[in-house]
This record gives sequence, C-alpha cells and structure tokens, in this order.
Amino acid sequence: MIDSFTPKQVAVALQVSESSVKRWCDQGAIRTDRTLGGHRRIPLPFLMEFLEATNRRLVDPSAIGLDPTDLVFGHGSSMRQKQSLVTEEPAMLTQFEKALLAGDESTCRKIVSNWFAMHGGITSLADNLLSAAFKSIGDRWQCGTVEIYQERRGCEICCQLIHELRRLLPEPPGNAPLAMGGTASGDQYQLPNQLAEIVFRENGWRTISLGTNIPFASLLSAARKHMPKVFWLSVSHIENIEQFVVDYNHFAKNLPKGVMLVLGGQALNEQVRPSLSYSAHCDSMLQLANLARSARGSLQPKAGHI
Amino acid sequence: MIDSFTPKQVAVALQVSESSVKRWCDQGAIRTDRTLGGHRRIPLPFLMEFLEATNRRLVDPSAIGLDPTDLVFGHGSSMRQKQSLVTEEPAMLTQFEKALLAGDESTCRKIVSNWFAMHGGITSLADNLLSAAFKSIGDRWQCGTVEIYQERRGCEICCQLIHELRRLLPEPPGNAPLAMGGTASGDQYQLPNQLAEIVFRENGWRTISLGTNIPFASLLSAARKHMPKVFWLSVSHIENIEQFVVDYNHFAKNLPKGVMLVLGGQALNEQVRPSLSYSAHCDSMLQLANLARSARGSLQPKAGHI
DNA sequence: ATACAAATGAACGAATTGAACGTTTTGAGT
DNA sequence: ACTCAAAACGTTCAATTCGTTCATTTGTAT
Repeated sequence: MIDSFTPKQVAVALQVSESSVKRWCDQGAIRTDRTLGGHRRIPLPFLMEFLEATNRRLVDPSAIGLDPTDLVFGHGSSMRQKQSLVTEEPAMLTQFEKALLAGDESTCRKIVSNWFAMHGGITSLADNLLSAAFKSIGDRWQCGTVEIYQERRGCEICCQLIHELRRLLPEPPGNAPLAMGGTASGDQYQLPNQLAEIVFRENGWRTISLGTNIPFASLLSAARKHMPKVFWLSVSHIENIEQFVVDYNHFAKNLPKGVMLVLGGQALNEQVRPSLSYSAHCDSMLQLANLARSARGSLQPKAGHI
Repeated sequence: MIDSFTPKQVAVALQVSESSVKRWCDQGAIRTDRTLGGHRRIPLPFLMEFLEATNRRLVDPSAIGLDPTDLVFGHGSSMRQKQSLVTEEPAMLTQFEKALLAGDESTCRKIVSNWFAMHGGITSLADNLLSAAFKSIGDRWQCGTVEIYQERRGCEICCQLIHELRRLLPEPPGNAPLAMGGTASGDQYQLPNQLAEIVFRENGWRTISLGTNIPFASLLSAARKHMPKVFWLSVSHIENIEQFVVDYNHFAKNLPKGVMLVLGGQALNEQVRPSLSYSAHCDSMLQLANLARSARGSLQPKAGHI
C-alpha cells in the first residue's frame, strides 16, 4: 500500500479541486512533506489527521489505493466486470460479518480500510462495524449456528487490523495529555480495550494500554506511577459481581485526585452501575471520542500561541 | 549485513522512482560512491544522512534488509536526539527489556526492527530477543521487582509489533500448505501463539490462527473443517493437568489422518509430555521453523517444472 | 436585495518527476 | 579466465506538479 499521495490524488479522493488541496497544504491544514524538487507529498497519517480535524470523508477511496472492488467475489479469475461496489452500510456490515466468520482476513481488511476511509475515523468503524458484527456473531453463537473458534478467529483478525490502523495514526506529540487503561481481573476481552485506546489516540492523546486481565492493585499502581489525565476501564465480563464492586470501588477511591475515571463495556448493566463511582460512563465509542475531545480541551490550559 | 545499496534498492525503500534517486545522487543531495565501472553505490551512513537532512523515512525498509534505528522517526516529530542504539546482542536484549518495562513502544520498535534486520528473520527474534526478555521479566516478577501491569503492558507492545511484522511478510500464495493452531481452554498467552503463526508464514505457509483459550472441541471442529497440513498447539499454561491430558488426547485421537500435530510451550514439562501423543514437539521457534521448512517440502510432491 | 469578505476552482508557463531505451557494467557459474 | 543474464548506466521525453493570477462561488452583515 502506498504511503503518501500527491495533491491531485487527494483532490480526487476528496472530490475537491487540486488548488484547494494545495492551498490547504500551504496553510498548514494538511501537514505536507516535500520532494527534493518541491513537489508536495501527503502521507496517509497526515491525511487521516486532516480528515478527522475537519470532519471530512473520502468520497472516492479508490483514488488513493483503498480499493473497494470485488469485495463480493473473492480472488476470482479474470473477472472483467467490476461488480458495483457495495457501499451501503448494511450491505458492508453483512459482508464483513460473513468474511469474519469465514476467516477471510484480506476481505475484512478491505472492508475495514474502506469504512475507515469513507467515514474518516475509527469511532464509526468501532461502533457501527466492529461492535455490530460481533454483537450479531454473539447472537448466532447462542443459537448454535456459529462455532467458538469462528468467533475467536474473528477476534484475532480484528486485533491484527486494529493494530494496523493504530500504526497509521500519527505519533502523538510528547506534550499531549495521557490516557491509560485496561481491563480488570477476569476480563479477557481485548477488542474493546484496543478500540478505546485508538479512539484516544485518534483524538490526539498519548496512550498507555495496560492490557487485559490485570488486578485492580496493579492498575492502581500504574495510574499512580504515570498520573494519566484519564483512566479508562473496559468491562466486558465480570466473574464475581460482589467482588468486582468491592475491588473496583477501592480502586476508584484510591485513584489520585485529578485522574478522571471513565467506564465502558457491555458488562456494566443497570444492576452493576449504580454500585460504582466513576467520573463518566460511555455506551459507545462515539461517546468516548466526544469525551476525549472535550477533556483534552478543557484540561489543557496551555493555549497554543498560533 | 550489507552496508551500501544500489539506486534501485533505495528507490524501492523510499517509494520514489529510480530516476529520482539517480538525479538526487548527481545533484549531491545523496552522497554517493562509485564502483570502478561507474555504478552508484549508496552507503548506509550516507543514506541516513539524506533521510535526516530531508526529514524522510523509509517507506519500505525491507527493501534494504530492514533498517537500523532512527530511520523510523515518526511523522514530523522534531525529535533530534539520537539515542545511539547498541548493536551487540546482550546489550540489545538488556535495552529491550528495559524499554519493555518502561512501556517505551518506539524504542522497542527500533530494537525489534534492528534485530530483525541483523538476523534477517523472525525466528531469531522470537527465540533470542522476545522469549529471553519475557523470561527475564518473569523472573523479576517473582522477585517482586516488577509489577504485573508492566509485564502485561510489555505483552501489549509486543503484540502490536508482531502484527506490524506480520504485515510486512508477503501474502502466501493460495496453493501454499495450510497451518492452523491456537491455544486450549485456560491458556490466555497470545504471544507464543502469534509467534508460531508468523514463523509458519515466514516459511511460506498459509496460516489460520484460531486465537487463545479455545475448547478442544472447537479446535477439533476447525481442524476438520479446514484440514490443515499442520496443526500447532501452543501450551503456555495448564489449569488442570489431568483434565488437559484427557481432553488433549481425545483431541489428538480424533484429529483427521494426515494432519500433523505439533506441540510447543513452557507448560509442556517432563511431567506432562509423556502422557501426550503428538507428531512433533518444539522447544524453540528455531525448531518450529525447521519443521515448517521440511514439512512444507516433503509434503508437497508437486516438484517444480524448471 | 446589495455589498463585501472569504473561500474555491480554473488557467498558465516553468519546473520536476518517472518511464523508456540502447549501451555498459556486474556478478555468478562453468 | 570466460560466458551470459541481470542490473545499472546516461539520456531523452511525455506527463505531472509547481507557484501564481484571476474569475467564480459561498457566507454574512448591512
């Protein structure tokens, strides 16, 4: 996959004029590299940064090599006809779920990068594609029409893809606010935790993901050591509710002042939540993204000077 | 390791045309040596000089055998400090362990890509860097000088890096032999399983990683469905030995004929192994790589026609 | 509606880039 | 040492991009 693009390519992908792209580059709205001869080159991470900052979408992802073609029919023979790209969300979701269950990594990759490009961000990807797909797969599993290994293999694929996306995001600057988080003992679900991390990253935070299945004592220790501005806790599974509530509240109470505690996850239903004390709760990655944006702004009094 | 490159190699690594590289050489932008016959040779130091001067990075480091250190500078971060990386193995291991414990992802990335470049493969990386580091960290954890979250955060970082490496490997052709594997119920250790997968990939296999913590029944179901040539089982932790032995042997017995069962992992000590029936056991990724090579050759009777 | 400011998109000569091509050098095998 | 295919040489040339200017569209306050 190509790593950087010319203004013209970007212009086609965004469906704006080349002049505008060049101007945006020169204004600094799009960070830009230059060739030795002075030609502009726009690396993908910078483009993503711009998309996110301006809430834009790639109208034509194929212009920059994100190829949505033949998602329907796999690596076929010499198929001439480009099957009309499936770009409606429900159809993509169905295809994605199918590819996940089949273990078809490359198709999953295409759909994910396509979705990512079209919506310009990870938040929508997480809420509307990944979560939706696994929710549906989970339902099917309970019906017995899906094997455990299929669900798990799908997680593996998503884990890989998320790590690829994460690598595409620009490195956060050293003075960015710090978010830290993970899952507690007994919770092995990686995906939601990974997603939480890159949502923060996408919104300009430095992040430390502590991983899954970590005792509250060690979570606390990490928080005290690094003093993050936000601590996220992803809760997808609770083994022993009473124990969890006790341990959690002890953790929350001993968290240093100034650390904002954010909760999220399926397992936090109406029964559990009232027993917990926290700064914020998120039902979706969209909420988390909004929180990340506002917390970043409000808690950073150091107003930039340009 | 080679220390100077042709314009073509550099062109691929930078993802520009060969013409441009040649022109830059002639303009003096890249200092260049010449062979007696007049061919350009670009020593690594000169290339690095150029990258520094123009704030570039290698888009495809593998084109020049993956590259050492600070070429991997993120996008535009104006970090100038060159922290000279050591190149002797023991020192690198120490640095890596330190970086892992500190949660310093970018330093870990540098060391990993450096090691990968120097040894030209994942096998040595897995056995001599990653395994060694986590073994040492494990020891320190038992001594109480390392926190759980540090170890877990290190795993997260390695997981990310392995996925990045995996993405660098070429897609296996559709007719490549298939290897499949995972870990059984109760075993949550991802790293060894991931490493097993990319060792197969590196040696030209198609792979399906089923993930961790999967019941034997589902493993069996997956094997029957896809009929891999090799099934690997990574065993880093066993909760109940007797139960494991029973379930495992039932699994091994019912595995389709022609599927080679390969075992590996810390938890398979002298006590457990005699009770298990298997095709092969590997103490290291090197052994697994050798097995992958020989099994690939022997089981593919389709002799090339050249 | 009108006027004015700001942003967008088109046009143009000058400059850069990347592909093509015939010739020469390199490196591996005999 | 000799042979030969693969790769690199230097050069040319079409296509693309640069920076600039100017007409047009969009947004907003009078």
